[in-house]
This record gives sequence, structure tokens and C-alpha cells, in this order.
Amino acid sequence: MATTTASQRREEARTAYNAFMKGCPTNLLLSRISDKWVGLVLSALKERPQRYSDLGRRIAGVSQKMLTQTLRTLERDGLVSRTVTPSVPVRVDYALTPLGASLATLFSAVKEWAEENIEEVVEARERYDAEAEAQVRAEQEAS
Amino acid sequence: MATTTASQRREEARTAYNAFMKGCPTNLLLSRISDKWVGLVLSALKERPQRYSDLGRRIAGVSQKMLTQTLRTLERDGLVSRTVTPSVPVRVDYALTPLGASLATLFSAVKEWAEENIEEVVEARERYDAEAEAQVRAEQEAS
DNA sequence: CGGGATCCTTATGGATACTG
DNA sequence: CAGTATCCATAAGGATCCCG
Repeated sequence: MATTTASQRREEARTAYNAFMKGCPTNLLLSRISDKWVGLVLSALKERPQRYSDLGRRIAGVSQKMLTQTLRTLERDGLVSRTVTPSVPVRVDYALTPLGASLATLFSAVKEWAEENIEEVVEARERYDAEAEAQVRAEQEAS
Repeated sequence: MATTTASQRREEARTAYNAFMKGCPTNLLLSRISDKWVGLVLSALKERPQRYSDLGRRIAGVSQKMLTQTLRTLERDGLVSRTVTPSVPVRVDYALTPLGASLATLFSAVKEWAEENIEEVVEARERYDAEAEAQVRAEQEAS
């Protein structure tokens, strides 16, 4: 029979949802800025345009692969510009585009919120953890 | 000898970097809001407080595991409140805390930027892809 | 109803080696 | 110098079953 099972319905919902997410501007943006390295690259380039190797040194801990990948997607999205000077050895300069600069500004707002409110978040976290631990102890005592 | 190799130095940098990231408020926040479901839960709860199953239906495509996990971390961070009514069956209500409401407002700013600028991003992306494809064709012709 | 526990698949990202 | 290509470990997330 053509009865739709729960899992089928969930699957459908999931597919529809994914399609919705793909086209959603907010999630497109979020998946971009949530990237581990995008924020670092953006703020580094906000200070001044830089070469590939400069960025590699500036952003300690980034692997070549990730730096390249991050720069590529940012370039693809029109957020940074890539300028190749065909000397020997080659020289490649990266800079923010106007759009990228605009995003960097938004980033500042996010950063500001974080710095203003993070303490409260950390405190809430500590309270939560302390309570959870108390629960565990109470249960052990009861056994 | 005590010569530090390149990989050792990278490893050190990476460790120091990770420690830096842990304490960095901005990245703490970013890792929170970049979560696939946090945005959806926040906007759903911004409309009105809701029960667990309401949220599950409202946010199509979310698995129980992810919904629970998202709500737990949000509760832990003091962004949503969880209220249990010990009836049979139990009833659990979720709502935004003032801090959570404040974050939801920040979210609106992000959303606004996305909606205003996403078109330009998409266009840039299409230009980039078209150019990349042209490159491929040119190389095939040369062979 | 509101989850917890478990299994399993698929992304993500780092290390390494090589190249024009 | 500025990458590319490949391999591999880990973690994120979904499906499923079970429980008070």
C-alpha cells in the first residue's frame, strides 16, 4: 500500500529542508563566516593587503591547504581579490574587495557582541556544569 | 641536537593558536551561531516560546538528536531556558532568555546583511565559475 | 512526550610530498 | 614563492532503538 512511513516523511522533510537551506541567503552567509579561518583572513586583510606567505605567517597554525582553500572560496564569492605578478618567483597579493570590506565590518559587530556578552555566557556555562555535577553526586549517594 | 624542525615549529604554533582560539570570545560565539540549527531554533523561539515537539515540527528536517543537542548547548550557554512541567506525560517548554533574545537581534543584523548582499556574492560566484570553465576549455584545445 | 544511547556514514581538516 | 595532490585521523551528524 501507499502508506508513507514516518521515516519516509522525515526523509522528505529533510530533502525539502535542505533545498530550502541551499537557497537561504542567511545560511549561505553563515556557512561562509562560520568557517574556522575566514574570520582570521578577513581581519588580517582588513589591516592591509598581504601576500600569501604573509598571511601564512600572520595566521599562526593554518595549514597551506586550509589557507589556500579559504582564499579560493573568498575569491570566488567576490570578497577578496587575487593579484598575480608574474615575476620570478611569482608574487601573489590578496586584498579585500569593497564587498569583503563590508563583510569585515559586519564581522566587527559580531565581535563586539561577543566581547560584551561572552562573560555572561561563560558564567551560565559554569553554573550549568556545576549543577550537572551536583546531580551526579546526588545520584551516587543514593545508590 | 636541539634543532627545531619546521614541523615542530608548526606544531607549536598550532598548539598556541588553538589555545588562543579557545579563549577568543569571537570564535566562541562564531562556533555557536555557525551551528547548523542554532539559527533556526533561535528564530523559532523568537516568535514565541515553544515545546520540544513543536520545535521538532517547526524546524523540518531536524533529527531528535540534533534538536536536543542544540537545545542543550543553548541552555548551557544561558541563551534559552528550559521549563519542565512534571505532568503525565511530561511537558517541556523552551524560551529565549534576555541574553538569547539579544543574540537573536544580532542574528537579524547578520540576516539583513545576507539579504542585501547575497546577490552580489552569487554573481561573483557565477563569474568565477564561468571563467574557470573557460580556462579548462582553453587547455583542452591546446592539447 | 521528551528525550538517552548506540551505531554508522560522511564531511572536515591536518600532515606530507611534490611542482611550475 | 605559491600553490597542488594525496593520504589519513577525527568529528559531526543522521538513523534507529529504547526508556521513564
